[in-house]
Parts: sequence; structure tokens; C-alpha cells
Amino acid sequence: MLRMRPLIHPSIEDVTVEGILHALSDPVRAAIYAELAVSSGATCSNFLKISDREIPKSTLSQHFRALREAGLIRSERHGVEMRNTTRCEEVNQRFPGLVVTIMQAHQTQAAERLQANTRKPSPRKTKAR
Amino acid sequence: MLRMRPLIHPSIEDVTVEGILHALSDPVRAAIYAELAVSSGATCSNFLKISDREIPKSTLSQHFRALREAGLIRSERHGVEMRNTTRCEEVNQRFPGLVVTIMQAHQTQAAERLQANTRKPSPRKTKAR
DNA sequence: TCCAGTAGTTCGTAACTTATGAACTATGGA
DNA sequence: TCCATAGTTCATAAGTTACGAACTACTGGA
Repeated sequence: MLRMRPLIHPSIEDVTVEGILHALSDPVRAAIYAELAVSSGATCSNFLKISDREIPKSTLSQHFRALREAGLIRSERHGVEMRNTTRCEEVNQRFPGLVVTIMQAHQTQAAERLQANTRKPSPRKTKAR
Repeated sequence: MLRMRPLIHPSIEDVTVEGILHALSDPVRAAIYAELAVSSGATCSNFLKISDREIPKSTLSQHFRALREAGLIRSERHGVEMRNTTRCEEVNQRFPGLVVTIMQAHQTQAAERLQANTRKPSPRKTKAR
């Protein structure tokens, strides 16, 4: 019988730069984090469709876990669903500007790609990971 | 017969945030980058011993390649050795503050660890990757 | 209390990445 | 030409990630 282990939220002193960079180096996770930053409390299934491709539920679940265990988000069960919020204040206190700057860079890049895509018709889908 | 392929330096528009974060999410690569930032032109073998552990030459070579192909450094052959320099100006122009902030965070963390190590005698070597 | 539905997790495994020793290339000097 | 030095490539073992299938956990009826 499968057990459901408790969610792991590292305490802020245990959060590492390596961990944060690794977590946010994945475009799907960066997109999730970006969305959580504006719509706090969003659930896993709010993300089933991200950036023009369907992501399997199990994969998404792993991505949330990665963000959680890197210390970037906090997840709480509310009834049947899992509400997620960023830990941005804590993290920003520990590593000032880090996450904000990373997310800005991601945004800069997303804007560039959007522009490129409106110019050319179908420009060789940008390689993931 | 083994061929030696030409070094790949992506043009600055092809440098991605994902790539940068991934490259700098490895502590060895972050240490190399940090060192290059202060001692420009350093060679691969200057790094054979980094942060208390010996790193094999082949592994180091791959790390330099990763940094190079992420667009973070430029490598040029000078005689028998390979001189490496950061591409920090270009990269900073493309993603303002990104690399600087990441390196600051790494430094903050390194300082913390150093402090912790001087307090306790041998405190369970911090897990890599 | 049982059942169905919804939300998310875990497991197994296939696909991909990374680390490293051994063998190589490339260059310069004797 | 031969040797030494610096770094690269290859093969492969070890580690990581993605994803379908099967599960847990919870809620709201009947």
C-alpha cells in the first residue's frame, strides 16, 4: 500500500543558491513560479496547459515538488486541492534580488520570443531544457 | 582518428536564461566563473583543485565547455593553453543584473558556510548538486 | 456508510545527463 | 624528431528526469 509522505518545506537557512538556480532553470518551473507570483494560491491543475503544450499531471506534480523542495514555494492542502504560494519575501531576504532578477530575465526573454514569433510564421520551436 | 571540434561560442542573442541558470547552478562551475571574473585569462589547469576537492581534468574540461556553450565565457587557445574570460559585459547587457546577482548570492552563501565551518569542527560537508 | 468524482502523489521504467578514466589531439621547445 | 604540457574526446557507469498507470486523500451526495 502506497504511503503519501508529508510535504517538505526546507527552512529558509537550508535554501541554497544552487537549488534555486536549478529549480528556475527549467522553463516550465519558471513559468509556474511566474504565475504563482501574480496569482497566489493557484493549484496544480491551473497549470495543466502551460505555454502551448500539455503537461502530464504527474510531471507537473514533480515540478511543484522541485519548487517546494528548493524552498521557492509553499504548498498547503485545502480540501481536495493544493494551494501554492511563493516564499518570495523570505527568499529575497536571504538572497536579495536573486529571484526577482531571474524572473525579470525570463520575462525579457519571453517577450523577445513572442516578438520573433509574430514576425516569422513558424520559427523552429525554441528548444526546451 | 579523433577529431578536435571547434569551440562553440553562441552569439549573445542565442544565450538563454535557462542556459545561464543551469550552468551556474553547479557549484564547481559557479566557482570557476567567480574566479574568472577576478583573474581574467585563467586556464583550465588553474582550477584542478577547487574548494577542497580534486576535480579530474576531463570533468573540468566539460565544465568549461558548459560555461562556454551557455555563453558565459569565451575561451581562446594561446599556444598550448586555453585562456578563459567572462563575457560579463555582453551578458549583462542582455540580462541586466542577472549574473552579478547570482554571483553575489553564491558569495553570500559561501561566506555563511565558511562561518559555520569555523564554529563547528567538521560539520557534514554540504551536499553538492 | 458507501460510492463516485476531483485533485494530486507515487511507482516503475525508459530516456536523457553527467562524471570520469583512458586514449587521444594540439602545440611548443630541445 | 621526440618529449612534455594542456586540454579534448570517447565509452560507460552512475545519476536524474519525464510520464503512464495505479494509487491516496478528500468531498459531497445518495
